[in-house]
Amino acid sequence: MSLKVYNTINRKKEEFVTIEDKKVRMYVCGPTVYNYISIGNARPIIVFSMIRNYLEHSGYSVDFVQNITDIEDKIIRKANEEGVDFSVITERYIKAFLEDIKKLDVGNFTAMPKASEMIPEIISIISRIIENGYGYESSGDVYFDIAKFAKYGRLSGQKIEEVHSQEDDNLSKRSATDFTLWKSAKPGEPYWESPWGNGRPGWHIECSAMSIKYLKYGLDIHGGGIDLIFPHHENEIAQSEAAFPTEGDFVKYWMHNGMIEVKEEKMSKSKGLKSDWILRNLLDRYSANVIKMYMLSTHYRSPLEFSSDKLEEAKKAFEKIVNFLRNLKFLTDSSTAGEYNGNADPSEKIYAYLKEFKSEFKASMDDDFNSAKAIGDLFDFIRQVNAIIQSTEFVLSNPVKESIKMSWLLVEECGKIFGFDFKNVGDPANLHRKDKVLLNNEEIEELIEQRNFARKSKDFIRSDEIRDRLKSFGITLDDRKEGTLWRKES
RNA sequence: GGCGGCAUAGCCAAGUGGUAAGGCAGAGGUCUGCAAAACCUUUAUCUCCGGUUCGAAUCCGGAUGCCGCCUCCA
Repeated sequence: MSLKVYNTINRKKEEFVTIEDKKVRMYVCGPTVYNYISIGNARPIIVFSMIRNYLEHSGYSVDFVQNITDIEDKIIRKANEEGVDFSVITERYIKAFLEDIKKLDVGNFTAMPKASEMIPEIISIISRIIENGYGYESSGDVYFDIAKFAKYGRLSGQKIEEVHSQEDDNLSKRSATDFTLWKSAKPGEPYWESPWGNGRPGWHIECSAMSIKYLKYGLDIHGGGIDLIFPHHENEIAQSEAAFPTEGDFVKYWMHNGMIEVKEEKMSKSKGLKSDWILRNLLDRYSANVIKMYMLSTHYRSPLEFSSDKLEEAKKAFEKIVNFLRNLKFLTDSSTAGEYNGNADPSEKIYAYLKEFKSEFKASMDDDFNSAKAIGDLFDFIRQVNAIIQSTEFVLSNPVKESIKMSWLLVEECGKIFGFDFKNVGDPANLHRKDKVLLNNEEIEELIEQRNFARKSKDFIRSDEIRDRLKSFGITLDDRKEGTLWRKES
């Protein structure tokens, strides 16, 4: 079975065939740095990271570029409000953005170009558009002449004559729907020199310039939020193909993630950010793993509601995986306790589940990156294996231990695609963020030993005392017959 | 006005022609000294109406409700 991808431009799932064999060049529109990024901005980053990871897992080598928009009207407005140079604003929020994605543990982009570092390329591409007859200069501004580009509207399905235009539109444009490629600077605004005078690039042109510079013309995948289809991506197609009219399609697969909504209200940075929607505030309360679980439990194209209930659910769901892995780890670390003498050894069953999960997971992910289904497959597998390793008849034999190791590796491999980090699962002290060391691991182990001694002596008052004491430090115990596991509570 | 999308259990969410995955919550049970973790059982005919089909949540038509874009929001 082969990978299928929903292509926005044709409104259907298509078989994924790369332009160059086994190589994917993908570009995703990044944030405009005039504020902290919201949970909404995090969705494309998480989603397209998952997509990149799965493509690599499937044997592709992937070049993944995301831009940073650091020239834009809202940045200038904010700089004026604060009475500082625009670079003060962009530096502040670029730094914050980089910290956020590091903490989220996503991205790992091949390149993250900034618009401000791309001016020569932008000027060059605008010049080509003008030379090819698709752009025109008018008193210091440069516009794209939509009427000249016959394919305009192909992506969004918009007809030019139906598109609403701004009320107080500039009369120097040939048509109200023509969009800006280069904007002349007003006094006090930042500017760069150009053949058309001092000014700055329009928003749409930077993505064309950056993707072509870093990935060459002709992308396999171009991604972004569904809200960017019109006009941003429509304009990108027009600009890029107008600049390189003989090079074929600008993009092969257009992919768009759904919006995150709050109580039927779209989460929009431009309408003001509530503190709950700011990613860095959420990262203080929820781990990167939990935020990814929340996002990827819904298909990437569906709208996703934001609520703390949903994050709490995701947290519990993620803990279920962690508990499972902790048990596997505990068992593989245990010395082998027994053997199945002639009875059916459950390792064969585990291998069968393993195989089934592997193929279900692949089928789900191959179907337009259906992470929600794939996570369901994972829980199916977890339940099947738990039923074995948690049953009273369970005996840890060497073959079982081996199959459990394989289970761990497979879950880790699949989790990696979603960006889950299980590194600390076997090390409970480091399981959660913001740990304060009140008891160290040795002291905890010592108390557990004392408790188990008390339990053996049927001194349950003493054993419960110890358990309560550990509980007061936020440590929960799980008794298995092979021994006692402990974990920190969230 | 134009373009597009969505409607599945108490909540969330897969499923796009063959008789409804999974998670959370609830109820009952098993295991446990008691817990915890876990497992088992249990909880839906898929917004409504009509059509196509041997057969539809799934295709077509219509209705209702909701949402996004058409303003340089991912």
